[in-house]
Order: sequence, then C-alpha cells, then structure tokens
Amino acid sequence: MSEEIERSLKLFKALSHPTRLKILAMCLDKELSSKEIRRSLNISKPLLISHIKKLVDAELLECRVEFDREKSIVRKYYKTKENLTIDLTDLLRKIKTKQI
Amino acid sequence: MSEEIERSLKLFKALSHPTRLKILAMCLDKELSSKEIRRSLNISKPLLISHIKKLVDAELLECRVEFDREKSIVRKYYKTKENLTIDLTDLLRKIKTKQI
DNA sequence: TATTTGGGTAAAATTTTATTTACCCATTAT
DNA sequence: ATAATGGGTAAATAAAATTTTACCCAAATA
Repeated sequence: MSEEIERSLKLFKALSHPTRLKILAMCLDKELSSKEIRRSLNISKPLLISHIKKLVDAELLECRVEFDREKSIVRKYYKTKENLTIDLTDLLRKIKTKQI
Repeated sequence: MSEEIERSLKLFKALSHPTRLKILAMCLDKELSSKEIRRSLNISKPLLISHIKKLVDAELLECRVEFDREKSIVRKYYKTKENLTIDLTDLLRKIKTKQI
C-alpha cells in the first residue's frame, strides 16, 4: 500500500476516538501540558500518553519540548495544528487513478 | 455523547480501512453493483457486504435499489457521494464550544 | 523518611473490528 | 438433476485497538 494511503488511514484512525477529538478540541487555541489535558479528561496517564502519541503521529497535534535548566527536566506542550481540512474526493480520485 | 460527534466518529471509522477507501474510489464516477466491486477487490461476499454497510451507514456511499419485475429480484447499485470535504477545525471548534 | 506528583514504559487484559465459515434462497448454466 | 452464481444472514474466529495494571525515575511535600 502506498505511503499516502497509509498516512490517510493513520489520520482517520486517529480521528476515530471521542477522547482524541476532545484532546484536539482542547488544544485548538492554546498549547496545553499533558497534566492540564489529563485534569479535564480524567483518564489514566498511560492512556493519555497513548492517545497523544497517535495524534502526534498522525500530524494532527504538535509537540513543543521545553528544557528547564534549573530543574533539569523536560516539559512538553501540545497544540492542535491549524487549518485542518480533508478533501476526501481528491484523496479518492488519487487512489482511483493510482496516483498514490 | 452528542449526535454530531457520533456521526463524525462513524465517518472517520468508515474511512479507516484500505478496502473501504478503495470501494469509495471505485464508485466515484459511476455506480457499481456489489458483483462488480467484488470482482475488483477479490474479497468474500460477507466481508464486502459488511464494508458496504459501514460506508452507507456513514453516508459516504449511496445505494440505489432497482426492482427487476421480469425476474422478481432486486438489484442494488452503489455510488460515492459527491463533494466530500471535512472541515476538521470547524468540527473541533464546535466540540470545544459545546455547540455539539 | 514516607508519600505524593509529573511523566513515562511494558505487558497483560479487555473490548471492538475484521474476517471466515457455514449456512439460506432463487436463478442460470451444464 | 446437479452445479455454479448472485445476494444475503448468523455465528465463530482472528486480528487490532483500547484500557488497565504494574512498574520506573526524579522532584516536591507532609
């Protein structure tokens, strides 16, 4: 299967879970730490990390890493990418004409 | 969970399978019977029927039913809906502002 | 010092999806 | 008459995704 189909499938799968849609909605306008996200969602740490991984992997969520020199720890902030539109007909036409 | 979120999830789940993307691509320009679809995909009948159900349920694929009076049988033809675009940012903003 | 908190991993358990198998019926072809 | 074809359902099985559990570490706090 082509790269582009795999990318599209990853995108659609990432969007196929209510919690992940909520995470994207939360991080629309300002970046949030996983702690802040978790407070709103009330889910376990491993579960949140797993959801976040899928969103970042699908290029829906951006991760900014900050290094706190004082405390020698890394802090991660998440923000939803902007202008997310999917032209489905275009994707399907590419699949049909074997462009991808 | 709201109706609209459930509808969106159904849409994304329907799009999360390579075979279903192929079916949509095939039925872009002309309607096809399940027989014609199956010939191209080489999958079992029950499996195709299951995929088609999900696509129709997600309102991605339209089904036209024809009744052949001579032979007393129904024939079904499938065609992908047109102008399928998903405004993800808009959906997420609705979720955020609890409009849905 | 013992415990809580933030952030994380690995693996087991659970749930959901996908796929196959075994059927059904009616029509057409051998 | 028998086999093949189109179209379908129900249930069992296989595979994939989700969620929990049990851990790890370092820093802050009671």
